[in-house]
Amino acid sequence: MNKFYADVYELAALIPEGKVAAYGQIASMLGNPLAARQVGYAMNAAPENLHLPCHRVVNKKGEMLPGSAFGGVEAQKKRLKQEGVIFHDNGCIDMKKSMWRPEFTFR
DNA sequence: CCCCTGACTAATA
DNA sequence: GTATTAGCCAGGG
Repeated sequence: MNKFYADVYELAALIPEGKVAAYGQIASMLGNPLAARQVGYAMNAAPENLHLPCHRVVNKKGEMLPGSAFGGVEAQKKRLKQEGVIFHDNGCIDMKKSMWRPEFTFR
């Protein structure tokens, strides 16, 4: 497993409930603000044995991956909302309040 | 070994 | 405001 994937998985596993992280955000933490694509790709390839909260990792729009979200986008939203994530009326996550910002992380 | 594709983002027109 | 382009890394053909 390459370091990139390892970092992505490790970081993703640290996402607390009620918070969400953007691909670009994670990528920035890894030192590659432009590698958001690979972060998503890593998530896609993420083994389920790691139990990564990939449903808490969303794009900048604040939505889960359309077409790739488990069970459907709305189901995901409902689940996240249940965990404490704030949503806008338009259905997008309130990144301003629900974005994961760990102080112990760099960025 | 080379080329294409892929859960994205930010900048520019 | 939306549409287009470039950049990242890894895996598959």
